[in-house]
Amino acid sequence: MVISEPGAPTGADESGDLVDLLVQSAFMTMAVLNKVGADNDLSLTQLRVLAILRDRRLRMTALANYLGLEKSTMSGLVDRAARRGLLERGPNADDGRAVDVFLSPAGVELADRLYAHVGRSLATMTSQLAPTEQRHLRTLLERMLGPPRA
Amino acid sequence: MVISEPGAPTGADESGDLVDLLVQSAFMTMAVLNKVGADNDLSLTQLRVLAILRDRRLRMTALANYLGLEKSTMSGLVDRAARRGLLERGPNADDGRAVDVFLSPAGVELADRLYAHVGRSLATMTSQLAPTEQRHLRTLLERMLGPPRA
DNA sequence: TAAAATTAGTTGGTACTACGAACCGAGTCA
DNA sequence: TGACTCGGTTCGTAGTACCAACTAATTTTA
Repeated sequence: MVISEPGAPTGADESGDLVDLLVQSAFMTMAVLNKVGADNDLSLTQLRVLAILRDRRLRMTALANYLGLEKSTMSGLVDRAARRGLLERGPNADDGRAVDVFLSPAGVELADRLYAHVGRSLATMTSQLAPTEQRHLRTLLERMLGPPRA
Repeated sequence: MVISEPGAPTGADESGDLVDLLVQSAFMTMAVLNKVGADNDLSLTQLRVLAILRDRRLRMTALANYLGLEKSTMSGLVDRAARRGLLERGPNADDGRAVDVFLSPAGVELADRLYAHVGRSLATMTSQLAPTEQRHLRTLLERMLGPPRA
């Protein structure tokens, strides 16, 4: 079920239940991110671009890989963001073909604001849990997401 | 940080950390759903439509509300899915203006297949955890997502 | 080292997502 | 009945994302 969020008596599955909850929390999280983006006239993807470049300078292809998108898609994405003065293109020191992308001062400022905004918005979800539970959840998510570590 | 997934030394935040993990798991989950959709020539939204209609017959507006989209967006979405024979429009018994949407047999068949597919794909994430931990995570997510319940 | 192959990005074309505004037809209410 | 509201569709626009074709720079290789 799910992928649908509300209603629908979620029965008492066994293993499928966790998957459902995962999907549900993903949609809820994405809805929040989407909202934050929309409030600032940014698509989810553009939000991600800003987040990724917050502490990095990357070439187009690297950025596309992070996002799992085609380079041609990146061109347009970067075009539009650059037109808005959020980021800039620059030459890459090592490779004459490559194009580096990095945030403009305005972009940095916005990215910081967004980051805080997202934190506050998602806190309404996490604050449903007691501090102990939060720590617990963190541990479990860490384990689930980061097996390559070690 | 995050919204960026890999790399980036995730420091040792306190409260922000959980938010980051939540976002990270959301992106990972969405990537899986996206992939499943793409494998079947469906956008994420279309996937959701199928999932929602799996056990329901809804009018356009209700469907739009579930998805958080405009009615005009729904029209196009339903058009395309109907053109592919996945769902059908029908009259609503109670209101002559309303249009009901429901899955065609082919749609039901596909939806079932997708559901199983999603389950299998996401199991690679959840299986990182021991059964006890999975149960634990389920409990925590339930609490985080469903406070309105009682 | 010159030609061939590869790689980085851009451009152009297409399909889809999503929105808002304008628009009909079916209900409601006065 | 006439005014109003509600449910959907249509239209126009902007953005996302893909693939294929293309240019320029780099690397291979012969």
